[in-house]
Amino acid sequence: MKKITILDIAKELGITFSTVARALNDHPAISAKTKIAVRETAERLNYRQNKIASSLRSGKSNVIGVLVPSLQVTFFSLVVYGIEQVMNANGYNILLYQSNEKLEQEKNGIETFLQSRVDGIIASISTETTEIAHYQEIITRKTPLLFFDRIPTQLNVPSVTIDDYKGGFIATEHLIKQGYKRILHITDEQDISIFKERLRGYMDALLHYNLKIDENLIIRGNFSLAFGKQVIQEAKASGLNFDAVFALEDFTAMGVMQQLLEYKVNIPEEVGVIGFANESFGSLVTPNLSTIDQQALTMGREVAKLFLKQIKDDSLEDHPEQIVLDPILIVRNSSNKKG
Amino acid sequence: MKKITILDIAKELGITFSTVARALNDHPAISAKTKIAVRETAERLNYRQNKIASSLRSGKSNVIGVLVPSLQVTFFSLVVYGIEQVMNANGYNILLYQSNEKLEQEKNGIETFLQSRVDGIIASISTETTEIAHYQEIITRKTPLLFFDRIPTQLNVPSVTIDDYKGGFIATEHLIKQGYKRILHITDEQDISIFKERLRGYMDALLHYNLKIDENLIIRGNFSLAFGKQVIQEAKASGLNFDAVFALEDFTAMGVMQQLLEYKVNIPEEVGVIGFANESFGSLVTPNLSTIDQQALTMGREVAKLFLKQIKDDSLEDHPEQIVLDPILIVRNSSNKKG
DNA sequence: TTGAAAGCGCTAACAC
DNA sequence: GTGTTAGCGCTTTCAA
Repeated sequence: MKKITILDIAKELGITFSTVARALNDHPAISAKTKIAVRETAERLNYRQNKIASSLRSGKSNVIGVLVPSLQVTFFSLVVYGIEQVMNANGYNILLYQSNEKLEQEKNGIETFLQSRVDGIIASISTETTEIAHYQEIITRKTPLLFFDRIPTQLNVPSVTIDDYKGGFIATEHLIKQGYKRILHITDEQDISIFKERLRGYMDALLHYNLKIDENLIIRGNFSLAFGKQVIQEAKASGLNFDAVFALEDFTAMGVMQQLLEYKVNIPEEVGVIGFANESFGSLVTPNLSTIDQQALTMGREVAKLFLKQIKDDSLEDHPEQIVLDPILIVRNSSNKKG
Repeated sequence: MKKITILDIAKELGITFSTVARALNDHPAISAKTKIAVRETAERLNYRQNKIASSLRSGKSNVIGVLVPSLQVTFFSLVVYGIEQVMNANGYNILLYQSNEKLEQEKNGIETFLQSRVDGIIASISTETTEIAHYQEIITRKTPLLFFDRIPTQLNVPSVTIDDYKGGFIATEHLIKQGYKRILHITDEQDISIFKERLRGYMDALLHYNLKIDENLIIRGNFSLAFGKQVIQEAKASGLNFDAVFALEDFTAMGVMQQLLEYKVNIPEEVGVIGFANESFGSLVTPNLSTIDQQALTMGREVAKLFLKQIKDDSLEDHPEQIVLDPILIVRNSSNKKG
């Protein structure tokens, strides 16, 4: 089957291919009659624009690169869901790349995006990412760049995040208001800004309510379910005194709950538990897990909208807008001592 | 900043741009010395290949379109995760499109893929999709097309699915072997092939183990958690006699469990429960939910591998390979009467 | 082993 | 309102 180009349509109608091109692009200078004839012929010949040729010539691909750590994480797949919906409705397509939390793959992704001449890049960095030269490169090439959730602190670019500090604060505040006094916090041992912020919120909430910060109650590790269990086991072994746990993630909180239940500790009467992320299982487990919602879907839509705003008005580039969404406290049974 | 092309590299070195192109593509006829010089210069000038130009000329984009109903559904995001991983490792990139279960958007997605001259399309159809003209068009244009999970029955193309019939059979068989005799099955009232298959598996398992099919035990509705609850409420109201439930989805099964627990019915002693899909919450709820795993990740990887196989050997196109994955029975507490 | 030259299908400046 | 023309940056055939 021969490939149909605008030249074929032009020959059919005895006009030139540039007229055809203009007609198809709804150029104002073309007569209605010609437009109709061209469209009818295009339809009949089963013509389909070649976006590659169009992109090469015009310098616009209408594709934006979206880089995420992993679609296995519900949060990221929801953000991508939101981004794709909005961008798609605005004539953009999504080139997807996963870093799998590897710096090397993240660099490859950026490289691919650059070679593919995407019209913009929306990214959330991997946990491994410390150097940011590959992002600097994007800026140098004047390709619009936005971050969401996990952002490199050294860069002054538009972003959408949630206020992790506030999330940490309201989670801790909630526990305090429920009457808990010795609140254990599990955080990540790596220097990841979102986790550091949650920790900072935790500490400020304690101070704000005149509780003192006890370094023994700050446990550094990772956010796996297994680590949550381990923390409780070790706390028991060492005789650590605590009456609530604020875990950096729901999975960690889940491990905490499982181990507490195994030790026949009553939740929330003896120990209160709150997680972070509002994973879908939280409302289904027993007891239900209190948590902080991160507004994944909103974040996806907002970052897409911010992108569209950015390219419409690039005078904004000197003052990159940094949207910070409010985390939402979700109180369920695991921390609801007062009922 | 001026854009660097192979012409710039050529000028730097006093050779022609076609030699540069060959050097960069590791053409065998180019001397090692030239290759090294070219690469060094490319690096120094910060050259980056323009994939758009390359695609236009070569007719290959190294992009494949992936069309899914919605990334909000964990199953699909896991499949995409698997596809992206494998394709990425093989030099392909993913153009992502969501149909949101709408036929119109599905058509738009296919149209975009065709215009973008993707090297292949991997799709899972929307629940609305009945006509398939838009897929016929892909085949006509000789663009490789593969389906996974939800496939149009009228088309003879490569696909990867799981055996839903077998899933229904082994779920039911498991309940029977645990000693349950009056097994209630919740299915969808719409004619969706995967659900019909699960129902067929359920019925055949009953027959195979000499239990008779009782139409009163087959409840038609939807797979929401709320419907699961409703079924148990109505069963109680009508005095329906049953000792196990096989629900078409985990969320439905969850509703069933919640309502049973509310009625103080012991799970699994009095009533056994099994779901379908292996949602992440299944292992975290109390009691743990038995289920059928759909191998989402494997499905993604397999469909990607099948795609690669297909394009390597297009003689296969006359006998499209249709891979059917085995569902996996996951026994947890909710159905484990015998321990 | 390298160079010359054509052209992929389109957009857009300029001409009439 | 439509035609002419020149590329976008690369791959690839043919020639030397």
